[in-house]
Amino acid sequence: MNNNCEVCFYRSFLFDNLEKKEFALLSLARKEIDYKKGEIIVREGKKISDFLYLKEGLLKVYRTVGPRKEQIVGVAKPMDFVGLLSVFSKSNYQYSISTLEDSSVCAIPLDLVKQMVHSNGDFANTLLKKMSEMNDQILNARLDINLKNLRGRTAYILLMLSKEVYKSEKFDLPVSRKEIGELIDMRTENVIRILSEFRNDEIIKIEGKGIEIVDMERLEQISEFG
Amino acid sequence: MNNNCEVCFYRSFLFDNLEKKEFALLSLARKEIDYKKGEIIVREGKKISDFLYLKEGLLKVYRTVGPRKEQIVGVAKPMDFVGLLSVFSKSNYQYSISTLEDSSVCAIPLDLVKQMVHSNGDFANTLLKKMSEMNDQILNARLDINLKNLRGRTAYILLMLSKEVYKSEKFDLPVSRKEIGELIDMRTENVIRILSEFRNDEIIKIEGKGIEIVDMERLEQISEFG
DNA sequence: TGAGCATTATGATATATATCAAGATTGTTT
DNA sequence: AAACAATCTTGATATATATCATAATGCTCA
Repeated sequence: MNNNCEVCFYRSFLFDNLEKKEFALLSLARKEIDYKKGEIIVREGKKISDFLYLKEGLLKVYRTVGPRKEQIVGVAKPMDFVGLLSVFSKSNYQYSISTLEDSSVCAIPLDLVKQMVHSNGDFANTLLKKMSEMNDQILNARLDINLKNLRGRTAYILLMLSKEVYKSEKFDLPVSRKEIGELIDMRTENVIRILSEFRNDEIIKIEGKGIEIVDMERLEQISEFG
Repeated sequence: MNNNCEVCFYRSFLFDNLEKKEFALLSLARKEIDYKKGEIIVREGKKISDFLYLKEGLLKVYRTVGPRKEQIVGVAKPMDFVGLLSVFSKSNYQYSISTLEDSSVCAIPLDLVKQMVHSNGDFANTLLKKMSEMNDQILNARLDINLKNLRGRTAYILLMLSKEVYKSEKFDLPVSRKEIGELIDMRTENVIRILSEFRNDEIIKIEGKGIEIVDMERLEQISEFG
């Protein structure tokens, strides 16, 4: 674990424009926290005090609707923003966040971030841009998903995990079938059914949580709606 | 039409923290453009050069998917951000924007906005907050809609128009049945059918585009999923 | 170790929504 | 005003998805 933000590998993520003095403040104020898989980092409704971002691992951002239903807003991977979603507009979290894998999160006091936005114009513009990108990505994903049928959505999520998260056509699902359903608005049974279909059509191999995409092209076509 | 941003009614929307000098620059650089109902303000893919916001009227933000299908991302009312969605992350518009009513839009060169973010920390923080709010609103609306059945969605959109746009239980629909469908992911026929159901159940009155909500409570229950 | 619980799995059935069809109404162009 | 196009409307039918039921598998923990 590194204690000087100026030489941190993740610096380029957002903090390239800081000055020496600001790096010193940041290094001092920020806390790095490690979580085990399955832990809850943030609970909906709790007061926001820190600006969070993910260094290592994988998170799910979700909200609870009704007594026992959850809706997953998105999955955050390293270099993604996390608490950013409503950090600047609300004083309490709108979403809960939990870890899908062992994760390491950097927490920077929100006040310090606002102070840096205030004093460092380059940082402000970079943050604005990053935030805009993140929001785009989440919104576009939802708009895309809304257009697809269940096969298309299932293909979409497999491709997302393969290409954006694991960068490999072979990976372990970080989520249950139920959670996949919560992420792309479908019932658990249908997630399972369609994964089985894909297996029978020899588009993927399944072994428990293990997935291997064997016919990438076909999966892409299905995701594109064919 | 007012030519001095410092005394503009919409100033508080975003620009409360500017200095005299900045107001002078803004007043000089900004352009106000009037559009007739049905005009296209922004075309998907076009280069972004201005930061737009709506003074008067009503806009729809949408994207075209496939040859003849449109998906409406949201409706923007005065004081809402407009081009803001991806203004800071992309150099070309991801969405098209057209007017649902006669509208008046202020266009500020994007470079000037970035410059002000750079030089005025308060403005930067205000913008960040506003942008965050706007994105929240859009994303939450979509998440909500995804949870509802067709009746719930239809109720939701009627309530949104009544409460947030027209602030009256009696108003004219600014969109066709088809467009309502594009906004809340349903087929035109079903929009019509469910509006008729609401009429038969004496929840609303319909006269062409004219809508009057006569049983607000019931409509709210339906929207909440009852 | 095994009892209990969540997850995965598949099949049968019900339900919601889309699609197709055809007519009425409204708006637009010539 | 006539002709045409787009929108609105309703009904019948097809299709996709949810729901219900049941069982197998794997996981947790007492």
